[in-house]
Amino acid sequence: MSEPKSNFIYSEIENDIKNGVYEQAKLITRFPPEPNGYLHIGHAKAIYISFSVREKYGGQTNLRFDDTNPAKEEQEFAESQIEDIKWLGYDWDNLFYASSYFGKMYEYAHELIAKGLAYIDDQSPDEIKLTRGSLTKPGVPSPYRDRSIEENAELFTAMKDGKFKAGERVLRAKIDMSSPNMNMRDPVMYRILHETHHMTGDEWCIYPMYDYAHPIEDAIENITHSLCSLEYEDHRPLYEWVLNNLDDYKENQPRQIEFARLAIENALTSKRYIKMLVDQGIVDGWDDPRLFTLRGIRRRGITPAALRRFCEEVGVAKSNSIVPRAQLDYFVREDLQKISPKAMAVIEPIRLVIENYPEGEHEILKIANDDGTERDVPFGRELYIEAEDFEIEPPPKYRRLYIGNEVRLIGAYIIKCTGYSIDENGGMSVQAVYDPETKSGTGSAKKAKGTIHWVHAPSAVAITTRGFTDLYNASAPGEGILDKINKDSIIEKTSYAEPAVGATEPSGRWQFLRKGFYVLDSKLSSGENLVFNMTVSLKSSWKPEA
RNA sequence: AGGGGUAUAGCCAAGUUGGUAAGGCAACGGAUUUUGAUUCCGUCAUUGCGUAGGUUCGAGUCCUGCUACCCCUGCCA
Repeated sequence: MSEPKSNFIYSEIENDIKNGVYEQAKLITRFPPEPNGYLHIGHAKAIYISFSVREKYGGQTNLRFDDTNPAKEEQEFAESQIEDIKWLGYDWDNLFYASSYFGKMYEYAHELIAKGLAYIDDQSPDEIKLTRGSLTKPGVPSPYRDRSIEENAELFTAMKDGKFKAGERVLRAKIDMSSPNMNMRDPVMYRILHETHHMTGDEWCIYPMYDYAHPIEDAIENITHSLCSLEYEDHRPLYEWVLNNLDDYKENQPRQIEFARLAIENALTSKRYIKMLVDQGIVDGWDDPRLFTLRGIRRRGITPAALRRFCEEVGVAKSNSIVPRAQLDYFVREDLQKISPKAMAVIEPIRLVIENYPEGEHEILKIANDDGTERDVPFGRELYIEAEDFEIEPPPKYRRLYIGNEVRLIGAYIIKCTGYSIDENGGMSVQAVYDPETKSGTGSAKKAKGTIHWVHAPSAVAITTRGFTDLYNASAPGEGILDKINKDSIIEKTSYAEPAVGATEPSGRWQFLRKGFYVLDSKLSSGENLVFNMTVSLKSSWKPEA
């Protein structure tokens, strides 16, 4: 793995090391997902960032499930997240659950109460909302704000003991109702939730809020740099407030640093929308290849190595930016180029008959692979070629097949197109003659301007290829996400590939000449046909309209 | 009585004490080629770093004013 590209987070960390705030050997970061859904490509960047600190400086990186809200979390999600992170190629030093600190957090809450820094509020959610003020107006203090320390402690214990219903009481930090930072206007730190937690069961009926729990989680685990996304910048003062007011953590506090999330052009990464698509059956699950969930792009054929390279090159900064798809595609191609064997496959076939090739005969051609080896490819009178490789009326600069033009069949002969016919079903058939003297590898001096791929019709393996149009992110105001979704965005075609492809293993990837990289669909593979998902098209500098 | 952020090429993005604008994507040339792919070479910010001023021998980097965009009023994370 190459040296990670520099970014402002590394600069901050290096300054901290230089200033003696932290020792390099003790650097600890964490990736703290809430187990409430499947991970998507945006998480890949967050994972990359935290783990890259360990790659660059040593130290540790932990995986921690931020499971403080049992109403939304499930063990199933935690397990899927574990699988996805492993798939990405990362292995954590420790696996933690925030829920295992509930006891500690409860004690710390009593500490804050004892210090007069937290109080029980009896107001309803609506009352709290109304009295919080607005962006330009200060909030008004709760009538319960000045309860005695003793009463607060008793009430908090009663909350924990299940004496109240959800929503009846809440523990609030006593900070500043007129702070310009809304997060500091006496934020709620504990709420009552009579829910069964996927880890702690029914042990608790009060659960800590993120803003209270997260700094404690980080501090307990000796995190040195708590890396999170930009929307938490406003929460940092509260993060620090919590730790500054707990005797255990006055020293050696973790430091929160925020970065901009990854946004890819037209990629839908909102958990809410993805869930909607799954629930309404518009996609066939969280791993639908049109989705940008990690499982979706995995099924599409994008590799972990490509994703990591992509994250690295895209960089880490604080400005909200949108990366074009071409940038992701480039790294996918770069990786696939190295690992995918090449083969010929005709995605949208038309027939080609070589009229001067003896009927009933065929031959086995040796075609060179990239690694210097050769593979056997049958050749004969009847072939399939790509529909787009023949034009009745060729556009300007077209190099491929049209009547009278010569073209090389990859690894075989130069042929000349003599005519075409269309049968009653609309099926196109092209006729040509070949020049036996031009066999590849025999040193023939004859050149053809174009080169096209082909498969021998009688021995080709039938495959089903599946391309898809993308699901678009509906961010335009007034436009519902569902309006922009094309339910029929998967297009399946019957295609033909050379026999080598038929021997492919599940999850194998192939580069189909001039058509792109295809991956065997590991989920939908069925029957006698192999099913391929289109992953990334090759670059093409030729445009018909030019 | 709002607060917190961000602004460097078409798109990302380096640039840490002020010293004369990295890298990647895209694009465009050219070489090789049994894929219009790959690979390989080359080009791509010169009164320029959102804008208007200021300090300085010298500013993307420091100062002041302005503008644009993003985030914040969950008992979500």
